[in-house]
Amino acid sequence: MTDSETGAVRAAHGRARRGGKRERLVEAAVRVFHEQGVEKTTLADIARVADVPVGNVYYYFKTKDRLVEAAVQAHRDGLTALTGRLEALPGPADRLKALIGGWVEERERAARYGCPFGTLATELDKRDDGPDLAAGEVMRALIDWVEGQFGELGRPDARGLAVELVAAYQGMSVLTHTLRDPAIMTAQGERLTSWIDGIAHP
Amino acid sequence: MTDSETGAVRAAHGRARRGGKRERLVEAAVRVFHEQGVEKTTLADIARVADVPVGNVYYYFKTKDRLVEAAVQAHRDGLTALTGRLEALPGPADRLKALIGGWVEERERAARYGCPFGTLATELDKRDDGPDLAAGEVMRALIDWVEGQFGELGRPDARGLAVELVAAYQGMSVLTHTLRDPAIMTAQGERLTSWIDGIAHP
DNA sequence: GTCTATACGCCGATAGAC
DNA sequence: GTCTATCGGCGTATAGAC
Repeated sequence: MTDSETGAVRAAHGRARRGGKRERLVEAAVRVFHEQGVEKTTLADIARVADVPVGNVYYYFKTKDRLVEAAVQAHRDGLTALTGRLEALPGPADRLKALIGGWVEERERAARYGCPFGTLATELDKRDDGPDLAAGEVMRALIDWVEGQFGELGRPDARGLAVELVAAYQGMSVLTHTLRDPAIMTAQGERLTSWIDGIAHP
Repeated sequence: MTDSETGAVRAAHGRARRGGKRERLVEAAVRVFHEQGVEKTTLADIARVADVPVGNVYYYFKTKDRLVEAAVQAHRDGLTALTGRLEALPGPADRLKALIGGWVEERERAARYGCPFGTLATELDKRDDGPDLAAGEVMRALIDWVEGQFGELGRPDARGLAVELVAAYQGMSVLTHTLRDPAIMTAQGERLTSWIDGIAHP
């Protein structure tokens, strides 16, 4: 971990409090990477949004790559938090429909910038691949969780259905983004919700 | 048009033959943009692949943006050529299944670099948007053509089905790429083929 | 720990010889 | 039309004062 430790872990270690510049930098990185893409984003952009002097960034992250890793880790943490909240819902079908509902709610941002994680993963996969596997692992974690829900619904083909659902989300995000039309997200979201209903109540 | 004229049009005008450096530059741009992404790609990269001296690039394209436009136009031309070939097939269902089959055939490259056009469109949408609408228009042209096929199949919801099919392709490309697993493309391609069969022979 | 000033390299673009 | 040499700007990263 080192640079990509979560805030919780570092707080437990008792260092780097005071304003939480590190946290602000990571939040800014996630946001600006989403809006501008990784390659177009300069460290100055991130520093400005985080309200941290440019040169000071290097105290927290030795290179731009470390900031990218931290951003990926933040997405991983966000996914864990999301699925944690969804687990509180009574049944797997409701959880999946809530997941889809959350995607649709973000349709305006999706129309502007695409899926926050999908666009990042796509871009990182074209970098001088090092530990970009991390992006793949986050995507895999999402599919794994969805697979678990389909499994609870008693479907033996849970993996295939999970890939189908996540792919549908990524695909409708790409079209929503490329055509700049949030209505695509709404329409396809409704289709997926009906599809879940059809699987849950056959 | 100007810089983004097609080869055919320029040939009719009778200029820029001799080795077709312009064509080589566009081909190289399409390929390198796909493999590295637009932002990471330098004009030197493209010139090297096209076997053209770096400085000479500017005789054919005044700026890097013009090369990007030409690459988008090349995708547009490729799409026209593809649908033209598919039109030769007897029925709309066969045409759609051939379209899907072509996507699956490219699964190895998709696992490495993603969908050649989807990744480009996603990246361009985050640029200082100018005439990036062009990317959206190519995507729209694909959906339009697919819609026409579903229309021939007598489906009143042809548009929605077309969006669903293209989104499915974009989504399975993202997952295939991010997880670096061409098998996803194969499995989802078979699912889509069965889906077309179900629509064509209800 | 925090911040400023600056080194260094790379890339897009231009000037101009041939 | 073709190519070389080079400029100017920007972005990453570092040195070092406070």
